[in-house]
Amino acid sequence: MNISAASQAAGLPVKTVRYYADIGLVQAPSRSDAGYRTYDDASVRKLVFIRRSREFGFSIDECRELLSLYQDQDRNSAEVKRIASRRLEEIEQKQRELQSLHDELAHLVKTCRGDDRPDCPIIDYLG
Amino acid sequence: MNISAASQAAGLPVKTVRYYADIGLVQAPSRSDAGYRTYDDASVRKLVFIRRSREFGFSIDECRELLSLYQDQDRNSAEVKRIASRRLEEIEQKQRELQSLHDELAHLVKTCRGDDRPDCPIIDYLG
DNA sequence: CTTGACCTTCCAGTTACTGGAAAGACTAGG
DNA sequence: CCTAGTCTTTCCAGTAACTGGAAGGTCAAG
Repeated sequence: MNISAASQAAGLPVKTVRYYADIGLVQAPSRSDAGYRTYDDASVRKLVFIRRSREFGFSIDECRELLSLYQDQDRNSAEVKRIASRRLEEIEQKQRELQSLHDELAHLVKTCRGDDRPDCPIIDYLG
Repeated sequence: MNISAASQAAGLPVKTVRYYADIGLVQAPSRSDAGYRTYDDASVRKLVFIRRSREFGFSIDECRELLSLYQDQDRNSAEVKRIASRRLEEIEQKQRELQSLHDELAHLVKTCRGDDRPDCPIIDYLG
């Protein structure tokens, strides 16, 4: 499988697949005589795993941890749960921040007439 | 006022204040004989305006827009409202994404025993 | 044999700063 | 006047995670 087939199968851009090999996230695949990267199903599965982990907002370094646990037949689930729980807390923190941001901004937008006059509570508040 | 006094007054790191002048977000301040940047109250007010806008998640380019409206005595509030409303929609979009992410991950964390056994629903789900 | 799609490497750019080095300026104490 | 310490300057590099593009090699079809 050449890189574009693998990237299609994994649901990632070609550039990203190459990038993941460059930074050693997935080990560099073998090469054809012409120097083309050739991927197998196992590599694609790892790429999919990474894509899904990234979609969950795990950083590349967290993906690295998760991936090694994914490949480790003797892993214990405590490790994985720890990483995921930490991520969950980050999400909850972000949600709280976003909520107060939302409420404040929504209030400002609501009280702004939005006409052609120069007085604007949003600007007043920011300044 | 030297840069550190201005940065204190504005609540921004010195580096950031310098950076904002470099990228032309605030016009470059005048210099002392020795080449030190000297800030006045008006500059500090603009820096505060930017800091607060950034805290609201406006990008640097949006801050640029808002700042020019802030300085424009003839601005109409419709423009400002438009920018803020767009930002509000982005926040709401992000909130929805974060919510579904949260629910999915919370479910996984909940169903993971987190013991020393190798089977782990989080890994199963990601892989 | 040529065309076009695909592949390679390498370099630069993105966002919004942040860290650090080297060197000049200013202030207070002795 | 000297020195120590703090402040300031510029410039270069790094962060995270890619993305875009150029220059050039490869492959399959017609």
